[in-house]
Amino acid sequence: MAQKAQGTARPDLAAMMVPLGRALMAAEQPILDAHGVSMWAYAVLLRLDATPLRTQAALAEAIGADKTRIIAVLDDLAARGLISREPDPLDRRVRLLALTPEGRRVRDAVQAAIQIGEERLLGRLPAADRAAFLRGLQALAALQDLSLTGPASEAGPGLGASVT
Amino acid sequence: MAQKAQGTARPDLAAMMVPLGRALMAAEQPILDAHGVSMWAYAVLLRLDATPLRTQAALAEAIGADKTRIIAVLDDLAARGLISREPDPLDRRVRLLALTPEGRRVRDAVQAAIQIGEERLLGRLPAADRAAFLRGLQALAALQDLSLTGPASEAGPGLGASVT
DNA sequence: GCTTACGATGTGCTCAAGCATATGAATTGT
DNA sequence: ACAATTCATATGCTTGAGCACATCGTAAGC
Repeated sequence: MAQKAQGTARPDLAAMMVPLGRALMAAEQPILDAHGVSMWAYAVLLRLDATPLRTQAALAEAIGADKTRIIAVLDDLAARGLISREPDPLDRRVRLLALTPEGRRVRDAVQAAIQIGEERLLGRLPAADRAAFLRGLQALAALQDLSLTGPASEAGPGLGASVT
Repeated sequence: MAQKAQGTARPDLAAMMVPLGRALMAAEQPILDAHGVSMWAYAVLLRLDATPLRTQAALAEAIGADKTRIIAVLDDLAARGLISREPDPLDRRVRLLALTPEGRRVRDAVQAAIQIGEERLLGRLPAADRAAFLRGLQALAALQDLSLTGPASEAGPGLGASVT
């Protein structure tokens, strides 16, 4: 049970994941700075790249941001032409959000720079582990319900070997 | 450099790692609450379990906490008999920090509960990927230098930021 | 037309974290 | 003995995040 004599001796996942995530984010900061985008702005660009969104509240929730604090970010991105934010003609309360070509260019540049660095980091892993590590990380990141105590969470899409 | 047009399209590591770490931490919270230890207190128990420490400042740095904010945590842990904090007879300025048997018991209980939950999470990964995922995670977490902009290339301050 | 509901936006409050400083006790070097 | 240093501790400042509420424009139902 509580004995850690067996093969289960390892740090808690969160104990490894959180500092690592923090360090990765800190490592990204210079790259983001160089392109003049904040972390939140980058999150917006990433999210809008995947699918245009119809409301800002939805965007805020999608990237885990506060809907009131995201406004300044959108103001800035729109002012710089990286995103478009036009009122929906069908419902002029909502702002249709989409990435502009310029925005996509910036997103691509930032992400390329980041991933080049990340590839170098990943290169320090054994080649055999590397792909599996990425698959595992993507699978866990895709999970919605990470409850450690409740009933076994049900499977969503993206588990198993389906991550290509 | 040309694009990696292959199947390397994946989210940034930090974009997966940070929310996942947050979710894991949130998932741990009920377990910690059930045992009456805060996240920082648990971090202290984990750290002291590995090696007793001679100064509180060293402990704070080891777990990435503020040395001034850790004091209340230590006060509480000591008051509950989970750690010992006696003045060093050789240098009465420093407090020798160590886990008590009781503290180890709590640590074991908490960690066991957490890891049982984590095992269930990890069980959702393909068995083949699982061990590799853990190896990779541990390897990356052990890295000191996660600079994305220029670790291999010597010198050149450039964008390299020191992460404390 | 009027009332109610909803989205975007602004504002203020609270909390936790990070940082700097000040103080007291104790050690070390001179 | 005295000065400088070190550790633990307390306190205050600042920032960013999260949250609640108020306002305004717009839409929909009555």
